[in-house]
Formats: sequence, C-alpha cells, structure tokens
Amino acid sequence: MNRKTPLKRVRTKQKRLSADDRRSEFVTKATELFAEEGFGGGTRALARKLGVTQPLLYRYFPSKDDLIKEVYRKVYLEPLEIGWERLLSDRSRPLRARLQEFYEVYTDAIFNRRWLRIYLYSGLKGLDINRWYVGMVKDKILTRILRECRHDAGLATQSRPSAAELELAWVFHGGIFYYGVRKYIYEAPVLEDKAQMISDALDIFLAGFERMAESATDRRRAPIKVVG
Amino acid sequence: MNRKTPLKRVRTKQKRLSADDRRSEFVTKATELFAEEGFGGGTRALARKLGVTQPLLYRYFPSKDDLIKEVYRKVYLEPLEIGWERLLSDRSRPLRARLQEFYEVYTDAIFNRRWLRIYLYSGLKGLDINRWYVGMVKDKILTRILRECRHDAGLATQSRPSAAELELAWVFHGGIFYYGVRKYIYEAPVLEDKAQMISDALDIFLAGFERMAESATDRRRAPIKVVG
DNA sequence: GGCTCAGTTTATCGAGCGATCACCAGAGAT
DNA sequence: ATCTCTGGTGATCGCTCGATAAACTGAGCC
Repeated sequence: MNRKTPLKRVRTKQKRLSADDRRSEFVTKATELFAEEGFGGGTRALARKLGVTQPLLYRYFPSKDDLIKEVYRKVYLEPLEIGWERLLSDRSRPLRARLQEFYEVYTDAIFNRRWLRIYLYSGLKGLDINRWYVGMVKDKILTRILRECRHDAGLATQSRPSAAELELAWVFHGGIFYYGVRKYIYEAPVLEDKAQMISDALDIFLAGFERMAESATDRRRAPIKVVG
Repeated sequence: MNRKTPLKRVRTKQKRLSADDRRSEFVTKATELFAEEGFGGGTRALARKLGVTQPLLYRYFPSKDDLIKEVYRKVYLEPLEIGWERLLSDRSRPLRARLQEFYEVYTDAIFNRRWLRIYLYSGLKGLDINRWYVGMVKDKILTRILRECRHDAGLATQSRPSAAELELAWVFHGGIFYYGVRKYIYEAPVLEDKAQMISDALDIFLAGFERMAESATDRRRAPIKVVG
C-alpha cells in the first residue's frame, strides 16, 4: 500500500513496517487465523503469524474485539465490490445469461475457505452484521432477480415479491450456497464444474418460477395438498 | 430414565442423582451449552447449569473432549431414528408423497436451534463424524431418492447415480437445509409454512429431474453453454 | 553527532481455563 | 447404630488468555 520509505530494498528479516502496513497486515492475518480457529483464536498465535510480539497488536487496535470488527468489515464488504446491480438489471442481455454470470461472479467471490468459514463463524455469533448481510442478499439480490423474472415473464413488476416467490428464490440461492459449504467447509467431493452446477440450478429455478407464475397469474396460488 | 430409588418424592433441592441420570444430564446440558457458546464453552458454566460443582464432571468423563464426543454422538444419531429407509422406499405410495413426508419428518428432527448449531460448529471443526454424516446423507438419502426417481420415471435403476444427478439432489437438499439455517441460526424471517416450502422445493426438483432425464435418456447430457 | 519520535519488545497482571486430589456426607445394608 | 460405598465438594495446580506499562531501538531531521 502506501509505504513511506521510498523503495528501499526490503530486508529479508523485515521489521518496523509503516503503521498502515502493519495495521492491514494484522487484519489480513487475523482473517486467516480466525477463519481456521474461530474467533477464539489467540492474539499470541496471531502475532506469531506476523513474526512480531503479542502486545504490538494493542498499538493498532484497542482490543481484540475491535480487530474482529475490522475482520468482519473486510470479509463482508469484499464480495460487494462486483457491481451486481449493473449485472442483474442490464435488460439488454437475456435474463438467463445475466443470472448465470452473476452467480458465477458472486460465487467466485465468496466460495473460498476463508470467506465461508468467517461467514459461518460470525453467523453463529448472531451479530448484527450477519443479519444485515442476509437482509442485503434478500433486498439486493433475490428481490432484484425476482423482479427481473417477473419482467421477463411479462408479469406486473410489483414493488415487493410475494413470500412464496421469495422462498423459492431463497431455496435456489441456498442450494447454490450449500455447494460452497460442501466443497470448502466439509471438503466433500462435489461436481467440479461450478458453472454447470449453477446452470442446472438455474434451470430448475426458472422452470419453478414459470410454473408458479402460471398457476396463479397474479395472486398467490392455492397450496397443493400432498402430504400422505 | 432408570432411577434406582423406588419413586420417593423428589426433593426440591435435588442432589445425589444416580450415576446414569447424572451422566445423561451432563450430556443434555452440555449440548445446550455448546450449541450456544460453541465447544469453547466452559466446564464451570456447564456445572452451574446443573447446579453442581465443576470437578464433578470428571467423575463421569475423563476429559472435556470425551464429553464433547458424547454430545456429537447424541446429536448426530438423533435424527437417524426416523426410519427413512422404509419411508423413502415404500413403493406402494406415490413418490411425491413419500418425498414430502420424508422431508417433513427429517426437518422436524433437525430444524431446531440446538441441532443446527451443534452441526455447524462441529462441521467447522472438520471432524470425521461430520464427514461421515455428509456421506450418510449422500448414500442413505440422496442416492435413495434418485433411485426412486429413476424408477418412477421408468429409467434404468443403475447402482450409482450420475454426478450431475447427485449435484441436482444436493442443491435441492441444500436449499431446504438452508431454510433451517435462515430460520434458526440467522433468525431471519422465513415463509412460515414449512410444508409448503418443502412442497415448492419438491416441485422444482422433480421438474428438474424430469427435464434432465428427458434431455439424455440414459447418457450424461451435453452441457448447455449459457454464460455470456 | 545527538535529538526525537514512532514502531517494537520485555515483563507482568488478573482472570479463566481444564484437570487433580483429598476430603465430605448421606443413603442402604447389616 | 454403625459401616461402607459412592455421589459430591473445596482447594488448588499449571497454563493460556487479553491487556497494560515501561523500556528499547532505529530511521529521519537538525
């Protein structure tokens, strides 16, 4: 980043970084550590990863909790920088292609061990930022997708999607998300072709949406009694 | 359970349980504690929940890790007692009804804060038992479902499902699972009618399966090139 | 060269952790 | 009434944790 010293050759046994560099190094390595160990990971283990001593952390963060907050900020904001508004709503392209590309890009951003583990750990802590993220997925992704689907199907683009539509979208989204969990958290064998997986999931989601749109042209469809 | 003392009125300030009772009480309360706090939850906090002192734990478990293993056993084996073999494979009933009922019963068993949190925490620890469970879901649930689907569609009931079929089933299963996570972990608002959610998810899964079965009557279908 | 200031270390504190050991106490058998 | 067996307690050990305070050090400036 902004190293103050003008390009002096970096010594092999590097110490004495600039404040900004050291601070961001703490956040980066803390993300790695907490991803593996959970937020119970120790400040001494963190310092060891940087090759410094533990009290140095407290020159840059008043407490471990503040460091954790910084990690949250970094992790939760990272995947938001792909500009999905533009991607999802660009009606000059076919809907199917937009959805496919969006989910490929989105999953490229979040499908990695680091991101998923931090996300799950912080979700288990029940923090506000996690609720915020879930709400953001709903408002900025799923609602937008449903609006585009309704537009594509020639339906009224109502301001808010129905609960049933949202649930359909959530199950679809969750199914894709779970692919990442299986691969990077459970380290279970998955279909290697991620794009194919997205394509297949999209197939059934879009078919399901059409089916739902047909069976009730604008009202909530009657529930189908199935259970035996 | 098996209280030795013959029905003597339980004293309000109950102490001195039988060994079996005390032991299972430890496991039960430990499950609650670890579900909330993660496995970092303290033995003293656990003892406080039972109204006893902390060293008593070590009369019943040689170490905290052994207690945790017992918690795993309890949590992972609980939902297995619903007899899904019978439920899924009973071909005297229509496939759709079997699947609906299975997922209603299965989610009744695992969709609660305690189970889901323990499951996620232990998944993050990357233990063998978690991998075992995921493999069990694949072999005992998804593979079985796919076999029944193939039979229902008049296809050859091959011994093992194709990778694409399995992935389809996983996305479906994961989508349903994620409903529980949203409700009990993220405590986000969900469509309250769980049976309806399952029904909708089944609709699109079955439609997707038929679609996949059509486009390749017995061979792996050619991938659809979509990405823009 | 010596001053200064910011990045870093050494030493240490109090609290909480898992675990151990000697001891206590009360119900059941005799 | 007393003995015994076992469920339960009190005290404590060694360790790790997050956090603090004071001392050290080396690059930049005069």
